[in-house]
Amino acid sequence: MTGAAPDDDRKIRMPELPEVEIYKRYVDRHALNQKIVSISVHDARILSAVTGRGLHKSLSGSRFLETFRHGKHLFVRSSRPVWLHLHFGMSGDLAYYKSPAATPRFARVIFHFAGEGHLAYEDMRLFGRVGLSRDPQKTIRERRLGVDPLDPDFREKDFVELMKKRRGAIKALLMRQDLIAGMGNLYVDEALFQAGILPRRNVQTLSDKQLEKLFTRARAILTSSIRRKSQGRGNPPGSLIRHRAQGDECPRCRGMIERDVVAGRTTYYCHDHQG
DNA sequence: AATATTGTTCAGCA
DNA sequence: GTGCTGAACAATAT
Repeated sequence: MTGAAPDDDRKIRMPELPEVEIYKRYVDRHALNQKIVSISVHDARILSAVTGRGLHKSLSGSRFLETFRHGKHLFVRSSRPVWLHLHFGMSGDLAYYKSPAATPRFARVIFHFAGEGHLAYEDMRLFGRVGLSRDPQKTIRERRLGVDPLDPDFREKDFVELMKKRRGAIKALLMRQDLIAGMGNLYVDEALFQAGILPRRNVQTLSDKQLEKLFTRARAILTSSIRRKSQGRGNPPGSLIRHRAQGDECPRCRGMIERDVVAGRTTYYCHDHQG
């Protein structure tokens, strides 16, 4: 989907909330209101609770009408009473193209539109899922997804209340999709970096003010990432995402970036200004 | 050729 | 119930 990616994003393109929001806009721009003439499943392992035949029967002949994102999940409403449900795992992506010669190498499911358009769901590592949902809100409940951090009804004080009920490392909590849906390893590290909080800090040792700041920073990072990506730009100078390497200089102080495993994931942080 | 990587889920343990 | 760790999944880069 992404054409010429900025240098700093070449290796880092995990589908977290901002990336999925970009996928949503990509579908909005390219794939709505066209008749789906057929669907080809190149690898059925990507399908969730549906067969290739079932997908074809449900959606062929219909059109995609609108999209809805919750956390890292994308729902696409069909002109029939069913939604396409996409999760992008670690390497999922979308590609809309005209010539069959442009079919992506790792295309797993392809929607063929009347005319000459094709929308491919591609996923090299097959950790993503393609399925159907009769009711996205119901699917969100069943999957036990927490609130979307960009939901305007979810305020700083709600975040503080949510976190104060918990114990354990703040990073582990921010990663949990059943509490807050949408943040992954990279954006959690970035938010903690910008809020000056070490990933291992126990949530119970953080003040209300620190938690508020953390959420404010997290939300600002997510929205600015969406804005920058939609403009074809990469991550801003001074962001940790551009310095995810042990021994790099901290982009905001004289410290060094350190690497560790927190909440089971490789974690980068600056021990000088994160406390 | 072995290792690290990455999101999600789940089993096992304190 | 809660939190933590490690495994499993797939495929690639180093």
